[in-house]
Amino acid sequence: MREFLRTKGFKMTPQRELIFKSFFAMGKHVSVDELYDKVRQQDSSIGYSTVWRNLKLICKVGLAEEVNLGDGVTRYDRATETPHGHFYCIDCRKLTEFGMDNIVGQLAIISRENDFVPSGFKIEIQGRCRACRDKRAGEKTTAESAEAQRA
Amino acid sequence: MREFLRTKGFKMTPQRELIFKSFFAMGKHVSVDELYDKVRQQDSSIGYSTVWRNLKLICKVGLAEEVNLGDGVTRYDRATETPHGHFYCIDCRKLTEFGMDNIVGQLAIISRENDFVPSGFKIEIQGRCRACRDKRAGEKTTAESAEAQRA
DNA sequence: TTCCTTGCAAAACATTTGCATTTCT
DNA sequence: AGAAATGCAAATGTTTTGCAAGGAA
Repeated sequence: MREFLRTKGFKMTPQRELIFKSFFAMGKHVSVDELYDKVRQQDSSIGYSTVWRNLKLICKVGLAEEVNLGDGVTRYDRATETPHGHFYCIDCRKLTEFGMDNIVGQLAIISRENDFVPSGFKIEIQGRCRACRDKRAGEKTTAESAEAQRA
Repeated sequence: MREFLRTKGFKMTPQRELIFKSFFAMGKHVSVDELYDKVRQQDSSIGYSTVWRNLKLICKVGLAEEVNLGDGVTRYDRATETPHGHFYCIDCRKLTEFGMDNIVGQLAIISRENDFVPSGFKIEIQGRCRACRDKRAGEKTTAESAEAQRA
């Protein structure tokens, strides 16, 4: 890693190492705040901007990318081997991934047809996950009015 | 329109009328600021929050929806009859639409397979549009270094 | 030594909200 | 009258930046 960064013109530091390790250990869809909290548990002297800047750096060197769902928080998703889309639950706001190998081919075709050279694809399916559907089904009998508001 | 809103429990006002008309006249992917500027040209007494709230209202009644590309600005895209995805040019940041009727069926299947009940689909293809590709091709000879930075 | 990084504080931005007032129905 | 909408100012919440000090190469 240190070597990899050097080739890109960046240095390795203790903070950076901790941030990188934590990020890659945390799995997917990490927000700055979440990573900041995590990192703080091991080194409470690390500043927020350091975490933020390193998250940006991770993206810059191609190890992750930003995911934006429009809920005001930018998430960082480590780059994976396989392209994937996201299920975004409008209730619990959790992201779940799904493979989109089959679809990518078609998106490429569509791009070509439109004289657009694609560099990345994003697919987001909004809706409700099983857990939230069950939850709502249970609540409906007692709180039907709240339902109307949320919709 | 006035009638439509009443059925939903909202009133019509001069400001609202101007905002609605302007929005639908502006085409697609409008940001609050853009609409605010536009509206201001006709009535400089209209406040920013009024524009913002009405844009939210337009979404709430189902006439538009938010589009988020992760560049920090929320855009509002009027609801169209046909589902469409977006080409997002990483250079000029313009959005271009494409139909995705063919793909929606597959996304629905994928959702079902994953026990997810979809309410909406979003597809974003990042890349470069023809214009920006041509532009870069022309610049490359004189500014190859700048190229490296941007990437 | 040189350039990159860090931390803190503050700035910059976009989005929301509180509230008194005005305007629809 | 009663409910909703407006405008302004201020609060939020997040993302960014300036800068002096510290650390890696």
